[in-house]
Amino acid sequence: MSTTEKRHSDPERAQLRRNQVLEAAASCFRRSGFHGASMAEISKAAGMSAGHIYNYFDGKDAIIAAFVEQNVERVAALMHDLEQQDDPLQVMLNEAPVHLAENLAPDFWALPMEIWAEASRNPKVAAVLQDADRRSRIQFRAIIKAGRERHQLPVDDALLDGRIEAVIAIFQGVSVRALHHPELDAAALERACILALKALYFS
Amino acid sequence: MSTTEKRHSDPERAQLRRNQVLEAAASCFRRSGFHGASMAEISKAAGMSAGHIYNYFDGKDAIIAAFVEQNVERVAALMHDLEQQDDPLQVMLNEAPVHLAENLAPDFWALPMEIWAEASRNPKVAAVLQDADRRSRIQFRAIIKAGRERHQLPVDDALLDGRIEAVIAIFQGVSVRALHHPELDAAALERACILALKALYFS
Amino acid sequence: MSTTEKRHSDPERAQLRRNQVLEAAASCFRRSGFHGASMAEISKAAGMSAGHIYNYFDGKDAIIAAFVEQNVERVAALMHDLEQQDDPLQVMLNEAPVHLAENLAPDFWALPMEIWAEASRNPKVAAVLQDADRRSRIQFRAIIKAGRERHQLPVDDALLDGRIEAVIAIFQGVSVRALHHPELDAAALERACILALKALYFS
Amino acid sequence: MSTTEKRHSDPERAQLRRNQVLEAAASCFRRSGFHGASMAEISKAAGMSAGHIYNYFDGKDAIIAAFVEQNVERVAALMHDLEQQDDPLQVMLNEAPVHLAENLAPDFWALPMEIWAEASRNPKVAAVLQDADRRSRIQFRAIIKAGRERHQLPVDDALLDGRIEAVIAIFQGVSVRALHHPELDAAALERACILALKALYFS
DNA sequence: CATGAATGAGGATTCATTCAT
DNA sequence: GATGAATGAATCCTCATTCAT
Repeated sequence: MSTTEKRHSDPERAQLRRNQVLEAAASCFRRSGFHGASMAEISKAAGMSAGHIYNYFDGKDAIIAAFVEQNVERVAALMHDLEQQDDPLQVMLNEAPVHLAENLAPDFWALPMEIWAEASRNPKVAAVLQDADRRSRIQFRAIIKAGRERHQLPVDDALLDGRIEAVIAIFQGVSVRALHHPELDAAALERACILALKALYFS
Repeated sequence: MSTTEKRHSDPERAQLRRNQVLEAAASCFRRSGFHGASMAEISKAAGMSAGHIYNYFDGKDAIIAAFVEQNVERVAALMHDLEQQDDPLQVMLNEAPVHLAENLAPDFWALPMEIWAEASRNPKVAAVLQDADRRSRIQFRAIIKAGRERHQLPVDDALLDGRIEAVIAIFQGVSVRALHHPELDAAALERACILALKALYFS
Repeated sequence: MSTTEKRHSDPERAQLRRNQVLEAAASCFRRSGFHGASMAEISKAAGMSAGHIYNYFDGKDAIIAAFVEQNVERVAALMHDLEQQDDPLQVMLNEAPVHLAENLAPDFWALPMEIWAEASRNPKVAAVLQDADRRSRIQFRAIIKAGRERHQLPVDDALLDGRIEAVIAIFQGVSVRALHHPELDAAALERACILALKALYFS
Repeated sequence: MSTTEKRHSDPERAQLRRNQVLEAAASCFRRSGFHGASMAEISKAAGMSAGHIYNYFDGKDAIIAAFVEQNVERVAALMHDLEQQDDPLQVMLNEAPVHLAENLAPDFWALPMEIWAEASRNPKVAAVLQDADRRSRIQFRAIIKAGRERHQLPVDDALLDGRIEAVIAIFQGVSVRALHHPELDAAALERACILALKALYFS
């Protein structure tokens, strides 16, 4: 599951193709799952021969790895924005509703859920996932730390680690809730989560 | 997900055999996932020929479905215990560390994760899961309500619903964390979660 | 390339099936080569589904390994006969024409040649081949030694090893000659070989 | 095995390119075999795009054929040197150790072995091989004949033919031995072979 | 001349399922 | 009831070959 990308004479076009495949694969995986979606299905959705996909990805596993990587970049961008903020904790609290809503949308979590299941039994996928998570945590940690220092709150290591894990658990857990309870009262959940987040950020 | 069972001359023995298969399937599914586990693997674990399994189940899908059904009912049963407590909120808080530790163990979440992924794409499995969740929520709701009344805290419907979802989200989210970060500081996470749970239970 | 055979409830039938596959594979390999022959081709020739072959062999490599093993057994049987002889060197010389004629027949060497080429680049096949050869050499060595002792000829280790290799080289080389020169004068070659073998056995 | 070459505006440059490909193919074939070597591998080794190779060769088979042709001609050329010697038999005996050592080296026989296997199933390759062998035999025959006349030994046709075949069989067989027994005692084998060669040359 | 993106047929292998015994 | 031999469709992946540029 190396993330080394193959050499192409026209890297721009290649990146386009890669995205074409990723987009197609995303929809196939969402619909049929990682194992249920065949390369043929994906290739048809991507408008490209099955064999050609292997010019862009080492195999099916590499596609899922690319998803994880894509996600880590999305998160990194979010984090980067937060780093610029004056009072990041407050900003995070303000933006929580948006992210909670996001995490409630099936289109948002169907793919991650598939990846989680795969990671729970495929060590390669687990490794990619864990590495990505590690990188995100590092960024998140810096933000939380800065935010808490600004509010003169304690920032010892274990405390920070615990808060980080709990905060992420809430967001990831919310997706699991959406799966189990599609009609849940999003507004009520939001209020409850903000209560919990407040406790985690500011105490 | 029809629960119509095949006719057998000795229904008792048949039920025994079915359970034998489901138990074997559990260990296989944990190890290899729903799709990674082959009928051959399951049949060997069940001490029964592959062909014979088809006398008890319509096919692999039927095994998965029956398995999920069995599993979620087990979870619902566990919840029932809490109803007996005097100050359930405090008990839940006291017992949180135990449950958190449980949710952190790979053996604990490997199967649920598999089920979640399956549910996210198999409507029948989703239905079973959601129905079981609904029943659990009802029980949980009564417990929380009683607990909060005992502490003279507000118990309006939306508030309760939000708290319930958030609490469960934390526990389920913790399992997701364990997958992403196997070496996480469990003690620190515990402290953070209890902070959040306190906020959710008692405010 | 383990030679462990899979468990079957009826080992006799299983052995029959294995031979059925080996026979079919032999003709396919001879005709199309190891890589040219597809499992589909072999399965059709064996009168058996492609998938079923995998109940008897671990894969294509295992089939070739089985050939080598088969050959080693054939050779072992020959050796065993020789061991019973009073003057094995003379018997070997007397029987040389028969074996030379054998080694000249395309049907005899087409498969070995295929195996040699495969071994020259596939370490697993090479290992099987070398192991089989080692076992045959051990038997052959004992025979030559006994034979030479009977004629009061020296039997130091290096000498024996050299003679053994040279003798086998002649027989295997004869097959290579048949490939390069199908119309060669077999009788003349026979006389020349016997001259050489005499020198190797009796001096 | 048509030797019709494609029309090129600059035939000289074209021939250069063809050789470039053949040279690259040599190393690939040695490493991976005729069928194991992919056009991609060859094209990379040749420093030329895969597609471009098709401007010089009709396909992979044509490369194999051209390669074999080139190779056997090289062998025939080597033989030419011997014709110049005064007492060729003695020279051959003196030089035998060198040639035996050569024939023992994997790098030496890997390609011939590949060619042999290909010839054993590809009639076109067999034809090239046999034709080259015929030419070599004619040269070799003249050498042996002259040598034997010099030593006043009989030179009747069948005798010569038999000796020639047996001698070559030994050398080619030695390569086969190296494949089967990589750790063989080369010195011991050498002594034995010389014994046999002596018998074949001088009696 | 030269490229390499793109194809698509064909490869080995796996596995849910059936059925004769 | 119970077996496991047998099937064959489906899967992922490779690779010779073509062709637009």
